[in-house]
Amino acid sequence: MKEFSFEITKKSAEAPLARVGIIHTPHGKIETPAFIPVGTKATIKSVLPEDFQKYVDSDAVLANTYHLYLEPGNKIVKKHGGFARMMNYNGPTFTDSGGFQVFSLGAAMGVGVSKIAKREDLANQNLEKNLENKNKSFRLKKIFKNNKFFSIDIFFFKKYRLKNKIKLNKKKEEKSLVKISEDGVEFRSIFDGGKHFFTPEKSMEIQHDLGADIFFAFDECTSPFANKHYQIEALERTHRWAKRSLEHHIKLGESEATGEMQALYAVVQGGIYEDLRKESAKVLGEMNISGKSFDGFGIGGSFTKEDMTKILKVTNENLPENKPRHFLGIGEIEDLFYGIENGIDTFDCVSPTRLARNGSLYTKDGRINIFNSKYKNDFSPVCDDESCYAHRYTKAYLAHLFRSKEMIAATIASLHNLHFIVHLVKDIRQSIIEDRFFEFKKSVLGRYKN
RNA sequence: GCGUCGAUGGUAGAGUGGUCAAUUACAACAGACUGUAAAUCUGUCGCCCUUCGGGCUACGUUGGUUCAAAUCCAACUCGGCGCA
Repeated sequence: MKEFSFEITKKSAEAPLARVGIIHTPHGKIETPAFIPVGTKATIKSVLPEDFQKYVDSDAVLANTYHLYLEPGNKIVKKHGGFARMMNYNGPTFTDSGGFQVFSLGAAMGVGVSKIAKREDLANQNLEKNLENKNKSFRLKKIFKNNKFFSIDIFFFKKYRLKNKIKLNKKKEEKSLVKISEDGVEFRSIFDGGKHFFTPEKSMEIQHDLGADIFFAFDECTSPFANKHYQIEALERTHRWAKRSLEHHIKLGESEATGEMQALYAVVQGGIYEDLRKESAKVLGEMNISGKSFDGFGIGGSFTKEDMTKILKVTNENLPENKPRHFLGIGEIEDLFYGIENGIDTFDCVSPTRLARNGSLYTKDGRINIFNSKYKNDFSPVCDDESCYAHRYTKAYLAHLFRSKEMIAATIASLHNLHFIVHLVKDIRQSIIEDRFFEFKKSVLGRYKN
């Protein structure tokens, strides 16, 4: 039985941090850099595992701890022999720690901030939403209906309404579903509102039950708009949680679900602050409990596009070179280039599959929205690449499937987007091997608009 | 032929004197989506002017009542149903 290991087979002659390697796991190897598709609830949405293996040619899958814990429950997954077995997937697997949900169900709740934030949006967006809602509910209330003497002057009424709409009907703020404490995080279930408490130890136990080859220490993903004081506080907590995660992982030993030893990655945080990222990389890189250290590192957090590259650089310069680095939740075209250039080995991202389900498709010239009316009469193939499953269908057909809400629309689109991204990363890998990374980057990004 | 009910924006279908250019849903047209609360969400959706705002034309047709009509009245046209 093969154990986890990582070997670097080539260092880029062009970009100092970029490298090519192989991650060995009990369930096969991952040739890096690699894009890891996300199957949150032990399914890549809309895609059969067999089709995924046949048409996407991906080396691994990542599932989510929080979601599988709630549904169907980690014990059920464990009885299947781990989530990979359960979903009939026989390649290498990852599970996320649940740390991202601390952010997405907490600070990010109802604010419109995601992994990649836009500074200017935060302020404006809420105001606009508020105004709309207030206006709407005013109309619904019909508060002048019973006033007989009102009937005097519509013009006046309109003026009145416009003038006052801001003060009417306070928008209900969406409440955070999480509470963070030193010991862990209290989550309210997204399904039934029930309370659940996650600690680093609990996360380790759940992930041992889920049985992925690679899993992550429990962390706190912070909002990019949190101030530095909070970022420091959260970072130190994440470090303490990482230590507890490692300790508990050692104590638990091999996964009872699979009978195999899993690889634990720590998650580097620190927001947009280079000094914090550097510190985090060093602390976690050196963390050691009776001779055992982390097998690799995830880089987490939510940040603006501008901050991403510098964060990656400083982080990867300070992490142990001989261990794999995973960029959590990132995966747009240009981000993949920046990530790999700055030392990332693996990525996971929901973007290809979510975009696909919403009718957005990757092409070499940028994303297209298959719902646009021009595609009703476009008889060119969905994908030019003959190795892509979508090659055999016309855009007009796919447009029809989406418009008529046929389920297979999502399937074809997902297979296409996954194929596109997975193969792009494979091509980037090849470009490093052949020492033409920058040339390749320029040719792809020069053409790709978005 | 008589009686009766009905005719509303691309469709379905609210509204039955003044918050009506007209609720809502669907369709249409755009946009968003980065460790998945996402097969989701947002915007536009009569015409014209540069947004706020303003102007014009509109609820089968024509005429009327009224300060005010999709809404009340009359006739007509078309349609459903019932009776001959």
